[in-house]
Amino acid sequence: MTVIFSKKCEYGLQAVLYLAAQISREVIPAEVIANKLSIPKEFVSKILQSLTENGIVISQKGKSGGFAIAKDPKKIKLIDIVAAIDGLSMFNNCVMGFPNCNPENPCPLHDKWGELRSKAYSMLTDENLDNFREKTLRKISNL
Amino acid sequence: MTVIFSKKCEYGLQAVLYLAAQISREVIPAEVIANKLSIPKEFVSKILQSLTENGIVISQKGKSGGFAIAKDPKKIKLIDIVAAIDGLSMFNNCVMGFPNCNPENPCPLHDKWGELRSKAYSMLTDENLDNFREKTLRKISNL
DNA sequence: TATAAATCAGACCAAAACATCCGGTATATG
DNA sequence: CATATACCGGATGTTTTGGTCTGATTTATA
Repeated sequence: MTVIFSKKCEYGLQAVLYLAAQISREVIPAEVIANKLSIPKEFVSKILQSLTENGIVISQKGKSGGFAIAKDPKKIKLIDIVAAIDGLSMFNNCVMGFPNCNPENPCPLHDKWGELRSKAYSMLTDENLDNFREKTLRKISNL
Repeated sequence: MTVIFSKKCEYGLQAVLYLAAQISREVIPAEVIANKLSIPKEFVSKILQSLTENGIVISQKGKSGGFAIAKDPKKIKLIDIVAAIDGLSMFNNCVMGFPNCNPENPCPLHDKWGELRSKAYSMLTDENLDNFREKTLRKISNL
């Protein structure tokens, strides 16, 4: 079972965080990213490819090509990556899978989960990728 | 993507909540439960079968057989069902999938997620199934 | 005691998630 | 301009999850 994000999304978050933490904006090949994060190269490559369509990363083809963050990390939030990969349905669906879970027709956990869910949302929206730079570098250097 | 629980677990939670909310302790056939909750009969049947092994529900075979809650709903918590079906790994794993995510080597979301996760845990442990009776009945009557 | 209605075990099937492979194309660099 | 190296698109393979089916067994009850 996944915690809350799919593996694809987890890898996407890791990879984008990694790219956003770089000092230089030079592209990095998928293979280097994959090795650094110990995740399958082909897979992370596909994920980053799809993120180019969302304007989160850019890619450069050909020799010494690779991926880089597309814009100022101050302007990207974790929720952007989650939205691009897993979508935002987890912020709308009932935690127990009941249909039509809403304030008029709540499941037994509706209120408590609603509160946690909105805090989870804040966790992904309150800070931008630049705010995570230090922590990302520290984590990555210990992988 | 799942919210946090697998479909199996979601259905298990719904079914057990339903059984625990009954006034009588008489067994209810899987088909009735499935119809009431609009979930596949064969599937919920399998899930309840597996929960008999954990002592959460009991089953009666043969004509007019079915499933019922195994013990006093005051003595069962939602976490028991989650633990029996999905396990508790989501309470130990990194939300972004980083390896060795711990206070010495935290991911960028470690602290925030840790807090949310422990609140999610409380949500599943603070109350027993009897506490959810009213809410369950109200929800189920509107399905 | 025959029958109908249920669980149970295990095989089976389908779909989604996870992951790899290949052939094409772009491009930096020698 | 040749070559090596990278992304890209699409097909393919694998594993896990979600769901169904069948046949055996159990058991209440007519």
